Amino acid sequence: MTSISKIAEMANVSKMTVSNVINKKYSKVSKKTRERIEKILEETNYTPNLFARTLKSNESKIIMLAIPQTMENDPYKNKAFNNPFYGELINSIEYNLRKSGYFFMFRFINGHEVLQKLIINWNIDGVIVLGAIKHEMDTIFKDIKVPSVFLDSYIDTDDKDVIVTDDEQGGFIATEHLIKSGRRKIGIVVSSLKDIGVASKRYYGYKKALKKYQLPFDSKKVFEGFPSLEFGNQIGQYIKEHKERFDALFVYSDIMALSMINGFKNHGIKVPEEVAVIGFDGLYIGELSEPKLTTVKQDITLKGEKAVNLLLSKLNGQSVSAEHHYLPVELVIRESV
Amino acid sequence: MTSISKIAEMANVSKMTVSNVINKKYSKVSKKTRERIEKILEETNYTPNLFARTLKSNESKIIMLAIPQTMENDPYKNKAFNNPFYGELINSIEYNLRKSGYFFMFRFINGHEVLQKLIINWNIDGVIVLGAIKHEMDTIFKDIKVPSVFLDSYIDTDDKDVIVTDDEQGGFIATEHLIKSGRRKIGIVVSSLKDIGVASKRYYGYKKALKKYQLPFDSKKVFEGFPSLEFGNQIGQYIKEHKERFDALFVYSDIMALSMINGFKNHGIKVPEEVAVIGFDGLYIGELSEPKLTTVKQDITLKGEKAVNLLLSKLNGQSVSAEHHYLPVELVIRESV
DNA sequence: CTGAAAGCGCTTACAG
DNA sequence: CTGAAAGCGCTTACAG
Repeated sequence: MTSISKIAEMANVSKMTVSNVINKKYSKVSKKTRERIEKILEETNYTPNLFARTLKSNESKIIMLAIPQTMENDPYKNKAFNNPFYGELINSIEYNLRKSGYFFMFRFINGHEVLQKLIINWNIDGVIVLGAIKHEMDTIFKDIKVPSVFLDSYIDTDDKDVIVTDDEQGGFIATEHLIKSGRRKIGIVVSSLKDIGVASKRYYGYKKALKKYQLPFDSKKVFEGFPSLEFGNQIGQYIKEHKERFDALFVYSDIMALSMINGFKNHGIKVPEEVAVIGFDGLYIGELSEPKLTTVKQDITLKGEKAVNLLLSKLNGQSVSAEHHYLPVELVIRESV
Repeated sequence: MTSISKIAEMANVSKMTVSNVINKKYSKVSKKTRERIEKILEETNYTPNLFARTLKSNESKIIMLAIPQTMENDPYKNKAFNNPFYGELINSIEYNLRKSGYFFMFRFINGHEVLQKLIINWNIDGVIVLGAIKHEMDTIFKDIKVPSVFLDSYIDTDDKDVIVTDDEQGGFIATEHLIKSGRRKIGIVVSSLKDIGVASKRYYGYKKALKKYQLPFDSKKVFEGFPSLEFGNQIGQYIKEHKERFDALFVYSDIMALSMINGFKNHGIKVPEEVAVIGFDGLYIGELSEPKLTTVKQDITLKGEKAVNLLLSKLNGQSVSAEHHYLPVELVIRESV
C-alpha cells in the first residue's frame, strides 16, 4: 500500500506537497512539481487511507441508516424486510449518498444500544433514522450530536428534522374512498397502536374520516398484527364469522393488505364484492395482485432522496433550523375497492 | 469526546494502562488500577475512536456488501430492489455481521469503479460480492486483497470462495415439474443470458430437463427482460397470439413470475389451465398471489448467514483453501402449475 | 505491574 | 512555492 510518505520519497518532496496535490490545492504547488507527483500517484495507483484522513479532519463521509429494532430481529423469525418498502428506500438512500460522495453504513439498533456510541465509534457524519418513536428519543437516540434526519418518525420534538409521509391524510383519503364507494362498515388493520408512529397516524386519519361522515367508530373493528399468512387467515376467519359487521377494510400497508386479501380468499370472502380492501404504500406488488390493489401511494424513492438531501444540507450548514416535511399521498384506484 | 489520554490523566496512569483495561488485557494491570480506570470509563461514557484503532491495527471490522450495477442504477428508472429477495438477503447479512461484532457497509459498484480502491479507502476487512459475472473479475473486482465471498456469482475461478444456490438443479426441477404435470410446450423467461450468471444457470437446467424428456428446444420460447408491468404485458400478448405454442412457462424469479401472471390476466390467459407458471425464489409474495405461485424455493436468509460465516472463517484463518458451496433448492407446489 | 515513546497515514498551521 | 513538525486517538514492542 502506497502512502503519502512513500510518494513523497519517490518524488523527492515533502509529504505536505503530496497532500496538497492530492487535495487539489494547486495554488500551493508549482505546476512542474504537481505534474511529477500526479504521474507517480497514477503509476503507484495511490489510494488514500480515509481512516487517517478522518482521524485528522473529523469528517468521515459515512452516513448511517439506523433502524430501531422494535421486536425480535432475528431474520429467521421476523423477516422485516419481506416488505419491499425497505428495499426501495435503501436503494434510494444508497444511490443518493453515493452520488454525493458519501458512504453508506446500515444498521439495526437494538434497545440496549445507544446510537451516539456508534456515531463516536465511526465518526459518523450524519444519521438517517427510520421509524423512531417518541420514547426512544430518551434511550436509543439520546444525545445525538451529529446532523440527523428522522424518517417516518413521530417524535414530538420541534428541534429535530423530520420527514414523514402525510400519514394521517393518507388514512383519511383511504377511508374516505371506501365511504364514497358506498361502504359503511369499515375495519382497520395496523401494526401496533401502542406507540405514536406511522400506523397510529394512519389510524387517526381513519377515525377522522369516520367522524366526518358520521360513521360510528367501533374498537372491535381495529386489528393489530404483522404481515403473515397466519394473521391474514385469522382476520379472514374473524370477518367470515362476523360478516354482517364488515364491508371494507383499510390496511395500513400494501404487504399487509395482500396478506389480508389472501386470508379472505382462503375463507371464501370475495374482494371487493363482500369486503373492499384498500392498502397503503403503492408498491409494485400491489399491481400484481388479484384483484389489483387499490391503495394510497407514497413516493418511497423520493422519500429516500429527500432524506439524503436534507441531511446533506444540514452537514453543509445550508439549513440551520429544524425542518418538518410532509410528503404527499395519492389515491391509486385499482380493483380491490 | 473523551479520549484515552484524557482518561489517563484523570486516573493518573499512562495511556497504555488505560488501553490495556479497555482491551481487557487484565494480566497487565493490577486489580486496583483496573477498577479505578473502569469507574472513570463508565462515568465519562468513554467510546473508542475506531478510526484511530484501525489506523494502528489494520482491522476495521467493516464488511462491505458490493453489488455490481450492471445497468442504470438510478432508482427512479430501475427499482432494482423492488424484488424482496434483496431486502431479505440484506436483512440476514446485517444481522449476522452485527451478531459477530462487525459493521455493515453497503454499496453498488458501477463499472468505472474498482472495488480494491474502496477497500483500501476504508480498510475493509472483507467483502461479500453479490451477482458478479466473469468479465468483471478483470475490472471491478481486480486485485482484491482481502477475504471475499462471491454470492450468486459464476466467475469461473477455483481460487475464489463462492456460494450459489444450485441454480441449474433448480431450473431442472422446475422444468421437470412442468413436464411431469403434463406440459410439453414450455417457454422460459430470464433476465439476460448475455453473461453466465444465475439466470443462465437456471436456463441450462431448463434445457437439461427438456433434453432428458426429449422435448425440443425452441429459441423462440426464450424471453429476456426485467420485471415490469410492460414486460409482463408484452409476453402476455405474444403468448396470446401464439397460444398453440405454449402451455407452460418457467420464470427465473418469483417477482418476474408474478409479472408474467399479471400480463396473462390482462390478456385473458388462464393460469394454470392454459399456461402453467413456475417461479424461482420462494418469496412471501408468492404465497399471496392468485393463483398462489408454484416455485423453486431457496433459503435466502440462510444464504446470507452462510456468506457471513464463510467470510468470517476466512478472516480468522480457519478456512484457507477456497470453498464452493451449492445451496439446495426445493420444489414448492402451490397452484400455478 | 507500569510508563515513555514510536508509529499508523494523514492534514494543517507555521516558518521560510 | 516548499518543508519540518505537531497532532488526530489509538496500540504495541521495549524497558524497567
